[in-house]
Amino acid sequence: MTVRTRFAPSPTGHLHVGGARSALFCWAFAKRHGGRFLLRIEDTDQKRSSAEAGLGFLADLEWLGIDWDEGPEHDGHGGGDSGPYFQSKRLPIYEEYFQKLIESGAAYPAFETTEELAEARREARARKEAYRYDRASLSLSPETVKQYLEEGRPHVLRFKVPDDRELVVHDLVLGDVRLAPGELEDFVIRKADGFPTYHFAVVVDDALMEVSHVIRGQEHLANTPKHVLLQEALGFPHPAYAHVSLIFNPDGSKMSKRDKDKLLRAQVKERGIESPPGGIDEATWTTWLGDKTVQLSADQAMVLASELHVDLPEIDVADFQQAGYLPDVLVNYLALLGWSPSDGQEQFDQDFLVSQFDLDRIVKSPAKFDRDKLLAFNLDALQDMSEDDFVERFRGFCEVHHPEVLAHFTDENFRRFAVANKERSKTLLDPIRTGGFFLADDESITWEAIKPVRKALCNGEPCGYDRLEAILPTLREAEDWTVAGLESLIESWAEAHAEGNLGKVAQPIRVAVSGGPVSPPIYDTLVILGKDASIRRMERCLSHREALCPTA
RNA sequence: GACCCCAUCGUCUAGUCAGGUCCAGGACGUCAGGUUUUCAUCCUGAAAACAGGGGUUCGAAUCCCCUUGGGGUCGCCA
Repeated sequence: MTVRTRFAPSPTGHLHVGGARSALFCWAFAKRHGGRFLLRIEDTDQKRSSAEAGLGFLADLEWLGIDWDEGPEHDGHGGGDSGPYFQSKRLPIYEEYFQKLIESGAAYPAFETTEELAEARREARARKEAYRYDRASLSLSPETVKQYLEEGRPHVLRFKVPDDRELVVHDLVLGDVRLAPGELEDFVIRKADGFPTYHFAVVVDDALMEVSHVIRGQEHLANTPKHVLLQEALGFPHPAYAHVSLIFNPDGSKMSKRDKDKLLRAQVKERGIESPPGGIDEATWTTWLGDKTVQLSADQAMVLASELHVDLPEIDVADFQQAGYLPDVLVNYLALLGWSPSDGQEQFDQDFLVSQFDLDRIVKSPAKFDRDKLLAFNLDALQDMSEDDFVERFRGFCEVHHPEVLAHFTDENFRRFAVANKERSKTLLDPIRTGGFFLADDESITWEAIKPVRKALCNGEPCGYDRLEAILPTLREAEDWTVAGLESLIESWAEAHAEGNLGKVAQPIRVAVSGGPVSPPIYDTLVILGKDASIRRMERCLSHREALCPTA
């Protein structure tokens, strides 16, 4: 049997890490078995599917290196003979199967309104009972039904669930899952607007697209008996099922896009901030603060986060991309969430994943997303790169996310900047985050009187300021402003004036030119900055001596 | 609330299906040392788990039951 798997997201913006992992497992499984991986867009909700919600996840999948053999056409991927791959374009197909079920008596029209059902559910809840549809419309006389239909009454189609037998789902990771007779209600398969519900569309499409293995999140487990029933009624074979557990935040809550807003809201309240930052208007701000279900746009959230100096939690694949993670590392880490290779290897590439992946090594229990471990993997991957590779990766990252960095440097200096930062970068964003002083104007550098700054500049006898003042003339006269030139210059100066203790000289210089205690190796830093800027910054720092080191 | 799923270090997991080689292994994190012109690395070492209770068995992390805890579903959302 040919293996065919599919990932079937609804078109709601970006790809979530949970979805990415499902897609990855489907992809790896198909590849492992020489099968095909398809992508299908589940856009049967007319209320939600909008053009601007978009197909952003196609780019996310592509970035991760998860390519699809069949599906929407995008950048050379997709196409295929089992299309269309958008469910909204398959309505006539579904209609054909609806008719089959109506004719066989397996489906029937139901005329209750949404409000009536909501009321019934409320009542059942008040009585502390589980609500199941009472089949009221099933007991309508044929004449009444006929009359209602002729009147054009709005109605849905419900599937008549056989209630005389136990339902079993054979799951490749969970084993057999059983459901007692009568637990399932007659669920809706066609909405009043004529669109199929998820349950119906998924069954028809999986069958028609000859999907052999359905690998998806465990939130679908409870739905699967419905699908099995539908397959039987329609005469379709059952695909093999594999339900993988969910991914959670470290605190055990479900990883959700709302987490970003949750964090921001908490920060805003904690600090008692009342007015919105630029980019967010007053009205948006007020409703957002007052309503927990309202989300800021990605841009607005970023503005606010940078205003508050907090890091937003990464939730979507795009967040990790922007935060400077490597796609191969994310894929590696995601694969490890719920799966592990038999030899225990933890860091691997996609070829290895494909060669090793199988469903029988998937774990049943849910996993918490550990950003520290991801970060450690990203660091390892970055450090393992050659300088050239790193420079190119970093350049690519800047092109997309930080063109201002590229614009600031000459090619030669960009390379120097990248290489100098490589060894302490955990992400591609780190050089930019910790190297802001490189990009800043000489006149805008400030020195905060924090402990490490004061230590470098004010403490000791002679103190850093004394040494800075002493070495400045030497630096002014330096002709060979290169790493080698500065190295011999500063080291011999340290030899002569600081008992050979390089730190006593380097750290004051570092603080002076960067404004803080952290920078790449000092010679690299000075060369990237250039002589003029370095000298100017040291002079300015010197002029702030009184403010930083008040003489008591 | 009903139904379903799950349960090994703080976290991800190996080991569970085929009970003994497991006083439980690895990784991330943590802690303690060391290297380093800062930070980050890097090196060495340490602490750290079979949720609880009953069985079955010569023997249980592994099999069974109960309890507890966590999660999912219960939509004309997917």
